[in-house]
Amino acid sequence: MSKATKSATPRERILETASELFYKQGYRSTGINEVIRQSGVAKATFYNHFPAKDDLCLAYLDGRSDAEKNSITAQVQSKRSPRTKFLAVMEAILPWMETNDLRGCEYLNTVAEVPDPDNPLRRRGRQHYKWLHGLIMELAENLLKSDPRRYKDLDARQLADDYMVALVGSIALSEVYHDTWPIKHAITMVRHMID
Amino acid sequence: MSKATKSATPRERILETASELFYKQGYRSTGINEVIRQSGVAKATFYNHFPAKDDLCLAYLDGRSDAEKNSITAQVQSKRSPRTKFLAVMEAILPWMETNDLRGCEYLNTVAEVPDPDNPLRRRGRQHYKWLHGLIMELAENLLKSDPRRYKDLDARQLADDYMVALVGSIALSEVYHDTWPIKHAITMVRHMID
DNA sequence: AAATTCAGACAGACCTGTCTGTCTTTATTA
DNA sequence: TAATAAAGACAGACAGGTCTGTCTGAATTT
Repeated sequence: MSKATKSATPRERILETASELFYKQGYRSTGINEVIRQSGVAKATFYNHFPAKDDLCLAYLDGRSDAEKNSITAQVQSKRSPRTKFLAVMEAILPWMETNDLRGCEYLNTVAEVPDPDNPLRRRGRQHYKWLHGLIMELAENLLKSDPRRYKDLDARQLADDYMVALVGSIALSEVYHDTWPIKHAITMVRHMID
Repeated sequence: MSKATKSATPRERILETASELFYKQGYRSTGINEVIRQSGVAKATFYNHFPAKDDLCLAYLDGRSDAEKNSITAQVQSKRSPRTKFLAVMEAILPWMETNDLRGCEYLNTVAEVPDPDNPLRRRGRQHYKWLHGLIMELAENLLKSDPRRYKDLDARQLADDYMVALVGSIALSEVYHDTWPIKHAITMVRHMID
């Protein structure tokens, strides 16, 4: 038992430990025994809460998805104008990536480890990205509506797609280079799209 | 033994089989025994050529890197104008991705399976991307030089960085969505950057 | 004759998941 | 409040399989 506090319920301790290990080391590289040892839980207890390792991974992905949704929506809501709201998503990536040791996106990483596109683990990734895409689309529409004359040459859907590509590209590249320049670059890219 | 022809040398058969399996299934998901069985080679022979599994993976990455470099440079050279040369790289991604069953980039996938950024396997990814970045930079410079007046507002470095982010983003997103729209979109994006 | 390849047994570690039996906590009832 | 019942958590052995890598000795190629 290392980090997960004794006070939390066993399930919480398992999930917290696994989330950290899966994210840092990868899913397949992390064994159940390691999760059990570090979370200070009995094996039977573990299998009582998670029938199989994949279920734990699903819970991990869902947990991170929820956390990120909350974090991003909070970031967006904290801004006033449609323009700053629009930029907020991309800007939130930089500190997020830095606190995550440039380990990239958990969904992109999981996709690489799970070849079958129909695997539930991969479906979660698609779901999450579709949510994000939807949010950006919404923010783009609001932005264009806020000043139709100025943005008359822009298309919300096009803009949102550009945004997504830049966002994901910068995350993946930052992981490859192990450097934040792609994200910083993508921020100016997105700003450039609308200015 | 399935695909790799009997005529090729054992080393070639091993490498060919492994390249396919590593790419399709992932590195960690593919066992040495599977490679040996499918390439029709004795275990001792395998370890005679590759002292460890990681060495095989390095050879796999190097092989694919060389093949891609050749393919991309050929694509670029087949074009006439600086503009079409510049666009050629991005355009080459679409058929490449389609023939690869939308399994994405081998380097991005390997990065996800290898947490340590200093691992040689990850260094290869950086190397390959740096080469690609350099090529695009060169093509961008040639493009800008070809018509300085028209492109006076563009910066080659900025352009190349944009290009890279769009390229990698579209590859990663295509794998996630298991759909080619992000690549098609990125092609128009890149075209938009210079038109 | 020398080098390579063959087939496959083997070692030792690690993997997921099951099972047993004890202990602790919580809920229910007298 | 006190006794009891039920549920969950505990430690860890164990099964059955897979993993990488080593080794032997015979067959084949050069």
